[in-house]
Amino acid sequence: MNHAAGNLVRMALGKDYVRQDCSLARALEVVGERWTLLIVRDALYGVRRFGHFLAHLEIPRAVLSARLQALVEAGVLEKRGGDYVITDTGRDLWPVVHALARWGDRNYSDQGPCRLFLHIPCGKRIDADGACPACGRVVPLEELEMHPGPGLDPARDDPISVALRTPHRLLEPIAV
Amino acid sequence: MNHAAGNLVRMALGKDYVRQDCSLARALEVVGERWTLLIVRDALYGVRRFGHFLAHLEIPRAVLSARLQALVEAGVLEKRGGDYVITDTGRDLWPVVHALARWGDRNYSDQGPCRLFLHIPCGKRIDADGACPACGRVVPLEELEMHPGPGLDPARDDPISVALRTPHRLLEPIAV
DNA sequence: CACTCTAAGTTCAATGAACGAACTGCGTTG
DNA sequence: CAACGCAGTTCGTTCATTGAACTTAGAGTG
Repeated sequence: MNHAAGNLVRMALGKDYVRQDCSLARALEVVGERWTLLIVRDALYGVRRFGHFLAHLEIPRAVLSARLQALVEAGVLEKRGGDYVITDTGRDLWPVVHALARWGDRNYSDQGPCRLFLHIPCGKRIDADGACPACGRVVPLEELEMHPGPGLDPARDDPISVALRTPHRLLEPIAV
Repeated sequence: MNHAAGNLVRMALGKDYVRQDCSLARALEVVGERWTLLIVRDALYGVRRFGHFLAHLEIPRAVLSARLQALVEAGVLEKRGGDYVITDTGRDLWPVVHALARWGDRNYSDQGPCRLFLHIPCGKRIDADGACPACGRVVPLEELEMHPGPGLDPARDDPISVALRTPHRLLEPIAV
């Protein structure tokens, strides 16, 4: 156990979820609130600054502030100077984020996936399980490169959306 | 695309999430609200009746009613008589539920996992990726048997919690 | 048929969270 | 010092959640 979920004061869902005899409930205490998983996703994509999350997610400032604090307290993010950097615990959420996004693709997207993830050594798209079809194994986050997919909305022209459309490694801080 | 997320009227998160150029946002429109993923989890465990969800989750009736309706509209559940049965789209969420629960186990649980999932033919616990260490492949939901784990709270004695403590296959309707 | 019991679902007032706009604090730059 | 941009707080409004009470529908019984 890396971090004490019980220490999270003022967690919205805490009181009710704690009763649930399942680790899923504990996980949802941390990443189950509105906006939280989208923040984690952006952090995995390399977003690190308050203003960048703000611009890209169009989230109210107060809520973003609260969520970032909660994620730092939970050990998912770490504050380094003015940057919010994802921790190992946070990186561990990649399979969840990826699986959920692929589920969204499969079931609720006309246009196909919004983003493609390539295994850098092999150049192949990873499959729904996060495995590379060429080398057969589940690919670690660091070996993935993100490319824009057909479902991506080209109309979004804020600097962060543009930066996230240019292919780059996951976790790599985005070029402003 | 199986189901039109756009048809979901009165979805709480819809208006804001739709803008997000990511399939994750679309997925969260469906399963991102409070309680929703716990309902899906229970449905995967074999819970089917309104009153059973109610007793096991200790969720307000009004919220449960709203969530079940939304999940039916989204094609995650299907209403068969008085039962809410998980669909193929819903079963597809198993990797997400499992990955998130394992993440909760690893990072926020003292006692170890609450539930163990065994690959029935092999009898081995599946790993964090959902693969069986014996046969090496990712195990389909239907071949999994759920057993209570060390982290499970033995104090919960409502009929559903008791039924979910006796080993049984996933998706198999629980014995009341 | 009336009577009752139960499970499913709605309504409602009170509470709490999210929202967006305005404001504060602060370190830089001109 | 003034002006600026970024980070974060405050605040009134709006919206969702909550728990309790209530309604509806169906099944079983005398």
